[in-house]
Amino acid sequence: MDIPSKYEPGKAESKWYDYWMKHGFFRSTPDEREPYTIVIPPPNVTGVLHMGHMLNNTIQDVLVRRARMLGKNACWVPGTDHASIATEAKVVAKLKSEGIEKRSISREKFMEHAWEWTNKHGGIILEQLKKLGASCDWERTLFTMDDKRYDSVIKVFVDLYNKGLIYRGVRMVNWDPQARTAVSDEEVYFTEEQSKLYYVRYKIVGWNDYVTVATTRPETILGDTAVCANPNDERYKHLKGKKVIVPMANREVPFIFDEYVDMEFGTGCLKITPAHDINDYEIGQKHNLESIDIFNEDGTISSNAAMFVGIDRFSARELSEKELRHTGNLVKVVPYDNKIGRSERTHAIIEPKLSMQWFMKMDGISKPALDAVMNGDVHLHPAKFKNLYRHWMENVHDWCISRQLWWGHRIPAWYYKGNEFVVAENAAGALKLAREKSGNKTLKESDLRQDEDVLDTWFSSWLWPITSFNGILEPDNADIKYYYPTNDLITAPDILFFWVARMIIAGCEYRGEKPFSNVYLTGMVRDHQRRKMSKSLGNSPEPLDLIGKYGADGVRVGMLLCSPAGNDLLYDDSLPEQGRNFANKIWNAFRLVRGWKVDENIDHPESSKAAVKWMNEVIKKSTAEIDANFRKFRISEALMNVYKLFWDEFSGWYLESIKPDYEKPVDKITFKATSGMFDSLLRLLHPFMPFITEEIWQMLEERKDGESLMISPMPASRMFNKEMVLRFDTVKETISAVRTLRKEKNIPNKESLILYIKSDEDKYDMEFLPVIVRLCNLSEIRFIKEKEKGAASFMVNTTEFFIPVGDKLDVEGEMARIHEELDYYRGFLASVMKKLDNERFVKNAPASVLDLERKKKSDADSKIKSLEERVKELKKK
RNA sequence: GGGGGUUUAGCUCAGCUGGUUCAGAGCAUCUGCCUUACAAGCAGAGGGUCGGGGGUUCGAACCCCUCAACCCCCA
Repeated sequence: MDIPSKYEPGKAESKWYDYWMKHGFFRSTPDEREPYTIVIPPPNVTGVLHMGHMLNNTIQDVLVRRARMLGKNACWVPGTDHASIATEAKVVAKLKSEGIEKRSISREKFMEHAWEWTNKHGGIILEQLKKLGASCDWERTLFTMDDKRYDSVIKVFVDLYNKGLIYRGVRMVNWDPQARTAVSDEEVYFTEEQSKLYYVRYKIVGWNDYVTVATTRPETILGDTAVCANPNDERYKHLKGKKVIVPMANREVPFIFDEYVDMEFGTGCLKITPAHDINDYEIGQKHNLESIDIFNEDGTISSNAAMFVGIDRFSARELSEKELRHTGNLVKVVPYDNKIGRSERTHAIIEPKLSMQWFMKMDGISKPALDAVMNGDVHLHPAKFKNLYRHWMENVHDWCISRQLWWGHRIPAWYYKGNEFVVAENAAGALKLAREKSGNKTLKESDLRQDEDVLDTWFSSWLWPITSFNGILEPDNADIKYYYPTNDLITAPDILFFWVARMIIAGCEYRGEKPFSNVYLTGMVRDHQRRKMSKSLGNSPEPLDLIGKYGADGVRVGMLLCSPAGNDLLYDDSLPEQGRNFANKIWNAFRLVRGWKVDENIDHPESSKAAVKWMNEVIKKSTAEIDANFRKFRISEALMNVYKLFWDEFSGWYLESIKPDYEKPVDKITFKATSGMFDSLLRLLHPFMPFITEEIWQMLEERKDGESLMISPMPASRMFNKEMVLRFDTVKETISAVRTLRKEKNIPNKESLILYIKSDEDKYDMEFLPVIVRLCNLSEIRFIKEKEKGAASFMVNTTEFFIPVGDKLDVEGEMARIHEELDYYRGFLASVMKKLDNERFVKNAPASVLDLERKKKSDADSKIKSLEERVKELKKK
């Protein structure tokens, strides 16, 4: 058979993915096996696959495939998130491009458009995941707004309301005037921007004098209800009890004192606008000040203001400047850099705004979730995030759960008279409650008005591990009982707080149990300059192009090799390249083995026999290391284990030891052993590189339809012969030394050599000697008692070796090398002796350490002795 | 301003309870090789004051103090 020397991933990938799907290998239903469950962090319906998803989902697939091969009933639940604000923004933009304003159409009509958008785009990202090899149970695909998930969210809201954990309240929120919604603190980003600091004078009532106030927002003067100074500020003490007149508004307001004011900043005098600044709001609360909200929802000036009504906030600022200058109240304007909050979604400048919102009380309900992480019931990987988690959970704020949007789970509150409302799962239930509460039996459904707002997106995703198995609506169904709690959650640390923590809270509240045992926090994918990958920077490669170029396996390996938990991954094309090269290495090893002819009649060579014995131990050793690394979620290290196992040990040492001469057949025992090893290696590799391993596994032997590597058992971790592995390390060193010597002396590989070993034959490791003979191309081996004169020499451990090289012996070079070694060992010996001569060391160090030092001393002594003798020998020449 | 984290080779990172010849790995670099599975490869080599300073200890990359730089979160 003619196999190309380069692996071509494209065809194999679609072929095997289809095969796996056809045979339902991804499907999971409850049975008697131990479950292994992961719920996907649902990507936004509007999103397309980006590098972060690639990393995150590769890790999930590795874990799921491995669990499956370890005999567990592995279930990876896929799904998407409705992402209310992001999706609504896209739908609004799309409508706008068609000349339709959101406000001009009904809620129902808008929802139709939004569903249309969702149905069109929602599946894209999941289809892309298939290209990566994701082994999700696609029959379980969910959406945070499908019927069951929607009803679950509503049910939970009602439940929490009835428990008294949800309330309405006026709060200062981050208002996005463009999206006309409140956004959470987490959705606001700050940028350093150039602005101006305006110094404005306020007349003091009854005196012919002024105080000067510095502000960056002169338009908010219209909402001022006090002016404030620090009580310790001597400059303003005389103003105690006085009133000042707010310019433009011509309103008399009190002059008050509060420690909050920074005496160093501006004039040390602060204007207070409780409706439009969070700090002012707090001062306002403290001093019982009036709040005057001067903005409309869209950021224009409201009728509460004395002027500029209907004008946009930024135009109003310019007009204010003019007006203040005109009336002589503007003292000066200086340039000023400050941090401006912007909406993550629309990038509009955030307006702090007093607003009626729905809140959830967090302090009591979050306690079990804090404990779950602190007592190790839920493990964070890496553990360093524990501190961060604790800090957040101990200082948790109430959660603002309402959003002024249409796309999402509509708040199930119905108003029947003014602000009088009831909370129920549906209108009929609400009507019943409203009649009871109002005492008005004649109320009709049409008298009820449902709250216009929807819930924060996280208010649905915090239930995800439960709702994935319908555990809210049917708390005792077979799926939830079997799959919950899930095992591992793979996500990014930036949503540790608003997603992971809340899921733990929900899990404790609604299942009485954590939602998962392990949280693996991946890093961010950045470019090699550490910049976040983003569309706007144009520094992110297109994931599907990468898969096309390097193969899905290559990309998976590339992503994983460089990303220990919690550390950012600095993407570079060299990563998938390394993965692709590895795939090619595997491919070529397969080509070699596949190309052999087996001859039943030839003997099993001693060298192969020894190599097989050794390689089997190495596989066991690596398997144990891989297991240990997976247990600790050191996935990149586990991959490195298998990478080196295949490349260095199997390809570099084992295959080289056993491969027959060109066009010669291989013996049956060696062939069988090698095929068996190849099979084991493919199993170990499969979770990382599902496609190429399946492709090769299917060709390694005759397979029946329905057989697959992905459902074959993983090699079990067993005891391995450590001593044999160490002995072979010595063999490797010996071979390397001969290779180095050949190189130094320019002796080609084809030319065979004679090797003298200064050792008793019965003390030397004879088992692996045939491997040395083979890999070094030796024609003869002799055990000698004395040093061989006139030959090149080297030392491995404490054994000396000699190779006659005729006139190629370079006495000076040899001498220099030996002296270098002597220097090293003498220095080493000195450092050992320093310890051994130290009485306190001998007295205090444990016996094992002491023995070790003594061993070091005797080894160094004998090495030095040999080297010194060798020097003498060479001098004689 | 408060909290958390990081600092080890050119880059990205390991380094467990302080003790093996402990200063490591991968990549990159350099030097040989188109050797018959693989040049997407093979055989070798170089490269670090473990951020600085101080301390504890027989012994410190690891523990303590201090200084510095960088990153993240919250306000």
